[in-house]
Amino acid sequence: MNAPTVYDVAGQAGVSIATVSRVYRAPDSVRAGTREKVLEAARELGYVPSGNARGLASRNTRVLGLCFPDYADPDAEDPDSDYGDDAELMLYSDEIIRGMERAARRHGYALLIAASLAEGPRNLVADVAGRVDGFAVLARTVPTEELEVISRRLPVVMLAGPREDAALDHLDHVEVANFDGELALTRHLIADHGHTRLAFAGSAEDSPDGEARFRGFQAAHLEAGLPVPERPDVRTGLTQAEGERAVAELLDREGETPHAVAFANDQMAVGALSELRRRGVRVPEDLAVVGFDGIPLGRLVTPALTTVRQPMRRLGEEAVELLVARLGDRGREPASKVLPVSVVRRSSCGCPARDDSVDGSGPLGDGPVDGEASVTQS
Amino acid sequence: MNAPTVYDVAGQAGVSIATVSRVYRAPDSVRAGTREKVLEAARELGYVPSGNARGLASRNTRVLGLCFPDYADPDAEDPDSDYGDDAELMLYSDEIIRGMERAARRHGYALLIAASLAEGPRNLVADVAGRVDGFAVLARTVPTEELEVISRRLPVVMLAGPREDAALDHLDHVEVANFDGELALTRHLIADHGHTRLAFAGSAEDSPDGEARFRGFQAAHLEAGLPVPERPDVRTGLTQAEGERAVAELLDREGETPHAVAFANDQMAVGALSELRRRGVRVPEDLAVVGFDGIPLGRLVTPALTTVRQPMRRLGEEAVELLVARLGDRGREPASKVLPVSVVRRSSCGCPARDDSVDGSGPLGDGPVDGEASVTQS
DNA sequence: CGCTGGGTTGAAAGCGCATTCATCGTACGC
DNA sequence: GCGTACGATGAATGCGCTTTCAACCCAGCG
Repeated sequence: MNAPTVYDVAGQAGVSIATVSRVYRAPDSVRAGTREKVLEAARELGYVPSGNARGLASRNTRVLGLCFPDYADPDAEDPDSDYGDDAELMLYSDEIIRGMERAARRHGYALLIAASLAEGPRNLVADVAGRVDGFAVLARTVPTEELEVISRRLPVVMLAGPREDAALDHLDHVEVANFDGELALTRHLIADHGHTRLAFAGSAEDSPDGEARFRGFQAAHLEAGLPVPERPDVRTGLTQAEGERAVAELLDREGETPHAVAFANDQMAVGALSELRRRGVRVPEDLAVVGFDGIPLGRLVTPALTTVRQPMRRLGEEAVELLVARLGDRGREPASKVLPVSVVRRSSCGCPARDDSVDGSGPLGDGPVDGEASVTQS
Repeated sequence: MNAPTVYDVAGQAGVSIATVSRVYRAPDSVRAGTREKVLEAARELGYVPSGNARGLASRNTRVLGLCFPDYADPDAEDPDSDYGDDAELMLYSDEIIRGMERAARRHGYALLIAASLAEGPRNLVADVAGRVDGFAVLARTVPTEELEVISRRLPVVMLAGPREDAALDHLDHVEVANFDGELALTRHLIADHGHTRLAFAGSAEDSPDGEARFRGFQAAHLEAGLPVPERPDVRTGLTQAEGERAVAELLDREGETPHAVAFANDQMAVGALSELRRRGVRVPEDLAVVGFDGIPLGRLVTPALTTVRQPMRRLGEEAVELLVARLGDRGREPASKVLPVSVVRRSSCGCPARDDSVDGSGPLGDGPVDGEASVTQS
């Protein structure tokens, strides 16, 4: 009653288990007649090769992994929430998953995914690590120390995190041009809209992405001859709720209020939009708002959010390429890819609103071309 | 230079491999002092337990799988396409993946995903099947015959496909209330908007979902005392491009043109919207259009698409529950869950347009509550 | 007609871990 | 103080498959 094994098939077909194995691993090395006998027996018995056994014997799994934090906004989990529908909008990690799955499949690998809650990642990662030939990790999903140990044994590529940690600089990295993207975005705010009093709503200091974006923000000031801010004007979490909080704090603060706010990501910016609306602050007239990420939700809100679009799917694809390359040559130099981003000008920064409706060419007026400027890391 | 194994750790810690194993599988059965020694050695060596070996020895993988077709609209793959951005919108399978991942994690499983192209699914499924303890399959992703063989050896749940195939009726199923959803939707068209000349744009006959929806369409006619259509007025593929084709065929056909068209899914309906716009046909004045699925894109188009929303994430969650349940009791009766759907009234059917902009409560006016009616399979 | 070599197939040795079963102490009970 | 039972640990076996290495078969050649 147990699942049939090579032995069963071999017995049934009147051959040795080696031959059964060959039928699956190297069909051409088995005579056609024999092969048919084996295949027939396998079909009859309902034989499915054990991935575990195969993996054990051949010392590889043909599976790639992805560990990502469970980013879901808790709000979005609540079906009664106003944000209910946002959950349907594709988030960061979904895109990466898609990209990795495609690329992995192309290379003959399957994809194992595991989101990690704040709680017990220790177990999670080791678990994943033990099952795959290599895997990608979204930055800060896994404690450095643990990654260090694991990466000694199998290829790991870090996603969306700069090579900051010395202990991890032997890892391959894929990231987007955070610095240049925010630089271009801020430059747009300054040069095209004439803003001089800008604020930056950042995330925790240990968010490499956020920090890089802030540096781009600084650089734009430097470039324009404006006083360079030393640090983000406010720091909060990366959710919509936190974005509301951030903008509230900014506005309630005494002193001059800014004329434009750059948020560390789109979710925060979207949250801020709600809060601003609630307060009667007009966007972009009273305050310009920009985000970063290019989540679909950004186009649905009013005003539509100006942002920087990241090629998230490509992030996943590149991760797989790096993994495969390293699997092929363990000794190669650590690689680091920086993917180009593009500024998406919509109305929240003061750019003219564009028609988001059906037109002659497609259902969406917001084509990928106009209003964008591609930017590559220098 | 090979990855360290239990033997290495055991040697380093001065214990037997059995003890090392116990430290990981049943920590409490090892004295605290010993445990620490082992853990220390493991850390030092960079030991990561081999999932393959563990799986082989314990006869289970703690991994659940998901096989789905690669639904992506080929158009969406073309970065120059007008649909470029649609790719960012969450598609059917992404939601299922999310749902399954969550539920699987809750039960201590990882998730292995594999999309299958039209080409070599044979290999794919066997590959997945050999690596997991059980898996879910989107209907029609895998040939019946193959599924039949595999499902004899491990739990398989069929997603979004009715239990039509006798060879597969021992499988657990999860589906949505296609019939009742389309019934409610069509009823809305007839009763609330007074339509009497409706058309149905269906998909291939072997699409169980599409057929069930059509039967709901028929039922609404029957209920209203209208002549019951024998078959869909047109059948095409499920993509946007095919939707354009379908509506074109419908309009070019001689005889009376319908006043409302129900499409088998949202993607087709969205495509139709483009074609109608191109032809100068006003929606909903000249022709009402409704879809099915509730994809986010449906809300972005103009006019916003009236549709039936499926709880796709729950589909994934329920699949895992069923899998886990069967893993716990192989002998249980085949279960079949039907998830409720809800009609989402937007403007493409003639319902008043609703404000999709920021309001006091959230960035989206299209809350999950108003304009919907929940429907459960009878 | 014996020999050689290529093409097939079989025997056997692991792969790294879980899991009995046996062993060894040792705390306890009488 | 001795037997007992229980807790902790080790030895050994096997999970199902891949992979040499060797054996074998037969065609072709000298």
